[in-house]
Amino acid sequence: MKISELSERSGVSIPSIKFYLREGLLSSGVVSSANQASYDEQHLHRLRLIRVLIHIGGLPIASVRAVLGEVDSGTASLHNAFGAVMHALDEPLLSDVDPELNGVIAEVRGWLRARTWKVAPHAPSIHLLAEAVLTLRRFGFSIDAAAFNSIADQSEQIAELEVAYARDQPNRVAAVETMLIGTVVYGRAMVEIRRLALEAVSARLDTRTSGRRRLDK
Amino acid sequence: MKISELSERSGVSIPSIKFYLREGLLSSGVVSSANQASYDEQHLHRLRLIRVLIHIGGLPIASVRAVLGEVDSGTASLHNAFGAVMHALDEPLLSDVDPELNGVIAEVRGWLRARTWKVAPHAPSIHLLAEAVLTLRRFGFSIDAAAFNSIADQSEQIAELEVAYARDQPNRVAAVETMLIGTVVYGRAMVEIRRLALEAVSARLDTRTSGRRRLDK
DNA sequence: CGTAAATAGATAGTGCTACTGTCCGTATCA
DNA sequence: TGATACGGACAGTAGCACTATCTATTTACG
Repeated sequence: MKISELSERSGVSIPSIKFYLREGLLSSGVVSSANQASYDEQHLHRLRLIRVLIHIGGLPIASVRAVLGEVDSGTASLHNAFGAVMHALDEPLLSDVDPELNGVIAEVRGWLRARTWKVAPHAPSIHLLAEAVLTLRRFGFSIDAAAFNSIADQSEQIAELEVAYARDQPNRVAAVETMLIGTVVYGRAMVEIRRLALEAVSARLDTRTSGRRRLDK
Repeated sequence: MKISELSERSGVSIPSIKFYLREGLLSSGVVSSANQASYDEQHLHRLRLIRVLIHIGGLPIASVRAVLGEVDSGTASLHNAFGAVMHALDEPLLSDVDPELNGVIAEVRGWLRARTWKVAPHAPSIHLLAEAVLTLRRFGFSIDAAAFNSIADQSEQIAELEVAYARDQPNRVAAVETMLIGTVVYGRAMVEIRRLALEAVSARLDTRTSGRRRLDK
């Protein structure tokens, strides 16, 4: 397959493909002569994956490179690969030295310990979750272990299905890729379902209480 | 309060505050003379809100402006305001004319009808959810109504608490703001909890099966 | 065979976004 | 009274994800 066919079948423009090649996100095809290289189904698959990570996952090029590097590297344990991929997904933390944040981070670690959830001690999610909790509190929401646990229970159930599904893939690369797509795209789907739920519930409560209790201006 | 104090208390640099003033995200203070204006607690609050929307919510300036416009406008029903705010949250859809997507959109609408979830017919979330489902299917995931429903049940429970909490706020602006922060920040917290769950579950399954069944290379 | 089109590879340029820096003339405070 | 801060205008910057152009081949086709 030549680059023009790769472009057509993937829907990605040739200049963009060249860009991804240059950036090291996509490996070059088999060169047959000075200006000929042929690409195969794997390149097409990889190209689709790149697009998902960038456009649905919203990842910057550098993160995509890091994530794909982890997919391709032969990390010893599958779990380590999952962890590496998930940590590579996050934008680098800005390390604001908000003193209040450290307290919340400690609190989050405490929650994790209480649930016997083992995660890497410096997982970006710990930091990001603490930031979200701190922000919510500053806006008057009361967030405690109970609020955390109900979401965590639900997430755990879904995660179990997802991880099991990923681990059942025929090979390591497929397993890591499945986990990656699951994290990014399934996560996106959940966010949208949640929004639809908010809208639907809001509509239901609105008709149920209209004329009885009005908060409008 | 002068701009320097506003800057210190909010942690936002003076040039950035000026930028937000220019962009119409923040209303100017009460001008007392040609080069003096004073800001109050409301400005501080609004500034914090802007920062959350941009940095935690990842919204572009234009969306922040649209969302804040909805917060301030006296839309008749609280539910309509919620809906407007939630639709303003989304990035504009790129309208690729993928013919397969239309089928999935119809499918999503069918799911919503079956659940008796009433949402605006052109809610961006419908489109975005359909896109995510299509992507997942293209990568070999089988997504059906059952997968949809278990997440939807959970989301509905949380949404009910959130909407009730928002509606209990003392006034309309506070209610809409609460809904907004909840959607953005609470949503972010959920995403992070989900990631931690994936990592924890992956770790647990790894130690449980290591030496017995190995997927590594 | 000859010529138009496609290719790899290199480099430069674009458009967008969220700021950031600089300047000005004026006003406040020590 | 003089350093500092202010509001306002406007230009500049940094980062990102491409996109365009050029060159020197090489291939497909009539």
